Amino acid sequence: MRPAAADIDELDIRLVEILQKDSSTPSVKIAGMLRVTEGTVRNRVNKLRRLGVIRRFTISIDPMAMGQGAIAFVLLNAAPGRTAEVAKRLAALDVVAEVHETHTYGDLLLKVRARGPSDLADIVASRIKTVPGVAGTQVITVLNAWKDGA
Amino acid sequence: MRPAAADIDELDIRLVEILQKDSSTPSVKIAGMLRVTEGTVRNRVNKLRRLGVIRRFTISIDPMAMGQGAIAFVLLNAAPGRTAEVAKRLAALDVVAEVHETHTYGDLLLKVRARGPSDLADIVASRIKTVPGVAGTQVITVLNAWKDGA
DNA sequence: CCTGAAACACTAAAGGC
DNA sequence: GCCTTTAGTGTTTCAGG
Repeated sequence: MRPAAADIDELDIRLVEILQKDSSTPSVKIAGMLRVTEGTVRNRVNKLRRLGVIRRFTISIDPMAMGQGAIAFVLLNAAPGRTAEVAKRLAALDVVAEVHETHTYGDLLLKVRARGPSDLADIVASRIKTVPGVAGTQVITVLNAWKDGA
Repeated sequence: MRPAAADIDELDIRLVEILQKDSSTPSVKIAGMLRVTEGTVRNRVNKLRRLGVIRRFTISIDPMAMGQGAIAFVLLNAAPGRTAEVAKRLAALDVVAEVHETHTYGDLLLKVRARGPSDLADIVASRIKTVPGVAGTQVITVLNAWKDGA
């Protein structure tokens, strides 16, 4: 059930934008903004949830405050033919926020979150490099996050 | 008003975890899980919002379904002494999801979202390279996102 | 912490494109 | 036929005691 872009119209997009800004906005208020009734808003939200466009209602937190202040990106090489296997295992780690397959500098690009620089070094050494099929790593340490998708 | 990690206790952390999974969970239900009263839950939530630990209530969407299927990372060099200025201007662009300051490959690492590969090329050429102070760019195209913090 | 009032969410059923 | 609306019912939130 992959959601096609055709299934969502202009109203859905505006609805999603409102919910991204503040998902605690009451249905009635959203209804007023979009010039439809409250029932329509909730019907649409249910539809978007069914289609998987809206994955879940959540909160955006400050990583600093939660003791997750350090970020690093890891450029990683996998053993030939084992990229998918390695990607899946890395994705299962909670410290690994993102796993992207690429072909520019290595095979995978990871985003790693940790408490601090020393914690970060430990994670790379003992949890990432130890994954079977990992051939090599290059760490890009983040000094300052100007904009972050937390 | 930078929130110190000392201000949040075990209860806050569990509360945040519940809200990350589903922020539409009613206060009463959360109260039951945490063995506290409903008032306590809402007081805590308000406190965490005030401290900036909880930035906002939002939704997690499927980027594919919203016509944002393409991702690229851009390694960027800024003109000497202009890194902060460039970072701020890039952070203001809606297509730029993340801006990180680094010192490994260039000065900034960006995460860019777009509809497709051609759209991506256009964004880099006409919206990122044109920012004053940008000296050079290296684009890492993502072929497949195994895990993404959308 | 408890209570009551108001706002809000949800269900089912009818109407319009 | 599908989407939207409407009306009625139940739940949650929130202020004052």
